[in-house]
Amino acid sequence: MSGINKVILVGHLGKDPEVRHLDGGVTVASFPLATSETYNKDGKRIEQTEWHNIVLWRGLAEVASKYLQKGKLVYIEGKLRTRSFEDREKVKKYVTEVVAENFTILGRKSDFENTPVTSENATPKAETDYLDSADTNGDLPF
Amino acid sequence: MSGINKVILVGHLGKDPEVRHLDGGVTVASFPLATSETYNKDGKRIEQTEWHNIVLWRGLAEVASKYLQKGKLVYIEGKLRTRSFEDREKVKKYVTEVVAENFTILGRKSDFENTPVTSENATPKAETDYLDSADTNGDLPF
Amino acid sequence: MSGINKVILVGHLGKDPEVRHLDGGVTVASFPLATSETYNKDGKRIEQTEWHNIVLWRGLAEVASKYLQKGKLVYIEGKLRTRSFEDREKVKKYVTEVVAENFTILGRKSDFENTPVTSENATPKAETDYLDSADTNGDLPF
Amino acid sequence: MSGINKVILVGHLGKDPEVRHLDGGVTVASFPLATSETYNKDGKRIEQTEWHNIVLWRGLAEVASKYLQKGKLVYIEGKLRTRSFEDREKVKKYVTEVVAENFTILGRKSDFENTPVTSENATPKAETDYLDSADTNGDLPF
DNA sequence: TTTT
DNA sequence: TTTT
Repeated sequence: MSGINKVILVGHLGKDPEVRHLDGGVTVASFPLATSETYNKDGKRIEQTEWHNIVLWRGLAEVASKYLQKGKLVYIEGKLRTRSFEDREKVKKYVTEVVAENFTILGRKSDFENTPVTSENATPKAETDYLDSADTNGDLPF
Repeated sequence: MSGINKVILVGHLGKDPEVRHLDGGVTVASFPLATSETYNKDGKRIEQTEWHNIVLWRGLAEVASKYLQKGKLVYIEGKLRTRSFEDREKVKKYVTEVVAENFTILGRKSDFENTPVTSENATPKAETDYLDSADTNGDLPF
Repeated sequence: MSGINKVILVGHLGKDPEVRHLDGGVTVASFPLATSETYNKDGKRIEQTEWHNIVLWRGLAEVASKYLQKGKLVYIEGKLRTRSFEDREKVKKYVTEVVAENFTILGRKSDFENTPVTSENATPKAETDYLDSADTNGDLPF
Repeated sequence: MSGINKVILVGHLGKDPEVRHLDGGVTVASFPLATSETYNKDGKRIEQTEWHNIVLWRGLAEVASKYLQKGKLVYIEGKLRTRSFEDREKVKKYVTEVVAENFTILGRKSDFENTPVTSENATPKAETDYLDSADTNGDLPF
């Protein structure tokens, strides 16, 4: 009972998010994310890249489709989920995805330039988690 | 711009949560949490304990006051916040606290026994984060 | 360049670790880990379990094979890695695994009882990370 | 027994690292790190910054003093530690610090330009954690 | 005291 | 398929 299933990634989008609208009006977005680590081996710099399938639902999917593009650097928090599906030849296959619960754009200023600050582009659902505590940090004498 | 401030703890409560109701009806709970690590030094087992000040707001505070008691093992996710206050001698002091955004009780089954499952003891706010994705894991062919 | 690929799990082992010794003397261990989350849906308690393939290398594999058994509750920290392999019919397949970098047994005291403290059962490699700072927390006046 | 005490931060250095060499030749480095979060309140963009005291020991301290400077964006992983000390008036005080166990520079290319890749500037101790698994990802048929 |  |  009661476990923890948490993934934390910082990496670059390999493609623009692909958005779908399911029956019932639910929005889903997905994109590949690359996390690379670099290390020295015998004095040579070696880079190793891992690719992750990121999936976002509903409000997060919509925010992602607006603000994330191929190449951008993002912090993503989510959980692992392995699903099965049938490929075109009706063979059962498995994929493991990271279902995002939260994300934050990192990186250069230019990455934020097309992110106008109006009351319309609502705070990403992820950020609203913070609102609760953010507006309540009064100075109580614990 | 845009940073990450995340704390992940697994430890035991040092005391029962202390609950307060602020003006305006906001609930705050707090308790000390011990995380200990054990390591071998010269063949001897050494245990080192660190104490953390945990603070919870609103709905989370209420769930905590119901289900958490001294001694229980919990997973807590939150963020660091340092605040200043004046002590009795009007000296300015600082405390660093972990503002919880999420928690899960770990440990023995008996720890859950007094946690009846009715529609009344609402899902902790933290857990509702999961609901979004949990009820939408249909089998879309990405 | 420079990414983060981190997984944090708390769950129960589905089986005893399976240990292999590769050519060259490298030890690898692996086991399935279940993380379950419980939430209320329409007043009913619903439990959803996710299974993860955990892989451990070298020293960590050896410590795991000694101290971890089916049913135990563990905290695992690691990274995601997707590899391809050929199944018996020579079909290329993919699996995503969590390569553990660290683990800690959680749970009941009885779970630790068969963990004698001698200088022989070396500190898990994971725990040695902590040693560095643990033995140097003198009281320097920063 | 057996807890988890983990901090994950992404933020900018407020100052260059300050390095000290203790008696016995141990190196310690420290610097303030700012993590800011931005959220909408009544249609206005509000930024809230939290400052953290980062401390690094030994090898990590040396790598930090070489590659980190005021203003850089870093990912830091570590643990919380609260210590007491006496201020100039002999009053006992407490500080909570993040003892880094790992860090990665994020951000612009220009941030890496003064990071020549030679066999001399050794892999940060943190990164060596990855080496173990990185050079062993052979294709075993689990 | 950082960054956008 | 990203980035440096």
